[in-house]
Amino acid sequence: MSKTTLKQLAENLNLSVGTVSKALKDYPDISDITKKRVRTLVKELNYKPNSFAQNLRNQESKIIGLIIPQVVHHFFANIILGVTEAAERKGYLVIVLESAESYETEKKHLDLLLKRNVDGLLISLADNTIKYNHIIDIINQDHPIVLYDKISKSIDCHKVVIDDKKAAYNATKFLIKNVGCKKVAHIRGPLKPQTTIDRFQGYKNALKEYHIPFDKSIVFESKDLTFEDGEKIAGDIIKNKEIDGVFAFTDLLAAGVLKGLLDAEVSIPEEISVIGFSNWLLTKMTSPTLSTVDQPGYKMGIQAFNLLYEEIMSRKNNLRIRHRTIELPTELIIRNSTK
Amino acid sequence: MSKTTLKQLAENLNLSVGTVSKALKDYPDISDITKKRVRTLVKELNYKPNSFAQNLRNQESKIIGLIIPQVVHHFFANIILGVTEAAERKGYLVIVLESAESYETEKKHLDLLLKRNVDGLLISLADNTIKYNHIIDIINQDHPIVLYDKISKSIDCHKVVIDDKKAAYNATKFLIKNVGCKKVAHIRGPLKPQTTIDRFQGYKNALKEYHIPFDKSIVFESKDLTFEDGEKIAGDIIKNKEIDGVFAFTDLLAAGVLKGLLDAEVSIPEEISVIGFSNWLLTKMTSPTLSTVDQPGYKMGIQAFNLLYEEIMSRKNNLRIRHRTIELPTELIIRNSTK
DNA sequence: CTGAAAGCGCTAACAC
DNA sequence: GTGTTAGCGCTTTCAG
Repeated sequence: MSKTTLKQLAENLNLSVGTVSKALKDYPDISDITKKRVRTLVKELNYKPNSFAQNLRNQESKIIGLIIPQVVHHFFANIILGVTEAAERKGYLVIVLESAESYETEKKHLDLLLKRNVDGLLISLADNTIKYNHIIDIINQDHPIVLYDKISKSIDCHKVVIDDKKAAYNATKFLIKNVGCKKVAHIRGPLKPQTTIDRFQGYKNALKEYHIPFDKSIVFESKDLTFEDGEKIAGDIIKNKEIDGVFAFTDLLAAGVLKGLLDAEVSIPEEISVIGFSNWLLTKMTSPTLSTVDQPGYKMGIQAFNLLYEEIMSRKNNLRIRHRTIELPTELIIRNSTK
Repeated sequence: MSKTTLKQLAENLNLSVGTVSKALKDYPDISDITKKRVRTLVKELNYKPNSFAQNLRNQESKIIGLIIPQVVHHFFANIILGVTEAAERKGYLVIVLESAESYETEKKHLDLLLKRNVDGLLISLADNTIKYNHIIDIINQDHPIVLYDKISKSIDCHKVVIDDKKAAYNATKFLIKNVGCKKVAHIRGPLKPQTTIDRFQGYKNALKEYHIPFDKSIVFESKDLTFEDGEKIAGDIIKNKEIDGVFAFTDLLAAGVLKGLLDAEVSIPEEISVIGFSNWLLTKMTSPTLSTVDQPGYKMGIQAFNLLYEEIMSRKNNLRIRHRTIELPTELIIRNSTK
């Protein structure tokens, strides 16, 4: 059951290796008869081109690398799906590596991927990545890169994001305008990442628009974005009796808040309305179900790959294209945690 | 910034390509001085071996394929993590592809992976895979394969599983013995997969041990294992006033049941105790929190890779080893959905 | 329309 | 100790 090679096909057909190769690639200068002979023998011997040889010859792996901050995460799992599906359509396979939100791991994994000659890289930055030289170096070495979701504005490449600012603005606005909240608290993520900054900004913008004074004391910071952190912060929220709405940076936090408030006998949404972010599966399972912002992971994955593909192709043709940033729309999903 | 090759190193040092190659591989017949010269130049020119050429020469990709039935699934996300980490330690990278529980997709994806000459395959069977020829063929073509989680007993290869029967037995036993349930219902998955069969069997075994007659009418079948399905089945459960315990095939179903029961004003765990399966993140977030069986995805991923590695190595040395099935222990996690 | 030949970059057996 | 050489299997240019 040893692998059949071009050479074997050639010998079988009394042709040269080159001719067989061209026949398979449907070159116009090969006769139809030859092409047919080749194709039937290919089926008969179940010939599969040796991808190693193709890779070496073409200097491309038809593999891309995908860096994910957290695999165990509904949103990112959907990213994986979107990317692999889009990639598959173009004949690419995907190697997924997790940075675990660590700058060091991110660097290490990018290096691993590059050593294997991936044709391009899809990266969402780790929360504690605050220098971008490692990324910029890779771009300067002429590797196609697309940033998605957690990006940095200071890196010049294609990007695909959601409009965090607007999404946060809409969520906060909903609490103020539709629910009628007078005092909306915000739970933000760690200081640095752009997403944290943008959602915080959106929150502030909504307050401003409705002439509600910004109150620093009701902006809570969660370091690790866990359910337990949410529960803990619920304790702080209760202390301020005026708070009647909470916009949390992510669903996990929001779910923790929900739990913490309920355990303290606060009724939701009657006393406090809560909105999360991401539309995880769990938002349908909390009691009450959680209002949230839908973050389209699957679509983002597809877009990210398509941009990368564009970049790969343009580099192949030695074109340099202007880099775009695609913003995907989000949707406010209203469930039972908001009045 | 063009890539440095062995040849360039050789020219720079007035050595032959072969010598440089051997120096890098630390062959004993190369002098220390030469090795040092080579190594310093390697650093200076930032030489990286061309993996394409290495692959072609060694006929190995140092990549393995991982087939996952559902990426958006806490357990399987942990599998990905475990596999990639273990693989990385041995210098392997991982390509993840989802079968989406479809036999056709599973076959297609295996084919894709094989075309790319992956060095081995880690497979969890799709729910609707009921013929195994595609897998057996691959094994006969001498490709290393390890099955994990959803396996088939009729395939001869290394496997890593949990003892579903025992886990289900323990969960049911807990409901009977510790909680004191008299009438425990079971929600099973689709008919075919081994996991469904085993968990159902474990449930029955526990009943038998405690001399509780098996009652077919309180075994409900969920086709798609969704939250919504669980909610629906809750409706059926309520109709039988005697039911005081539920053992569900998976957490998502159990969470749905919880919600359905609560919506119908059944108090949990006072009137009915519920146990799920898998220990998803969401089990900590339902109200009440959900008792469940912890399924160690991360560990299973590590074990699965290690078995595959063993298989790869033994084939390299033309050894044929006896295939083992590793059973990982599960743990009953008791939270607030059980009395 | 087909064949010959070079070469992608590396490894390892063999020669000196 | 080091160099030489023969591939690994494929693609593509050039010659005929």
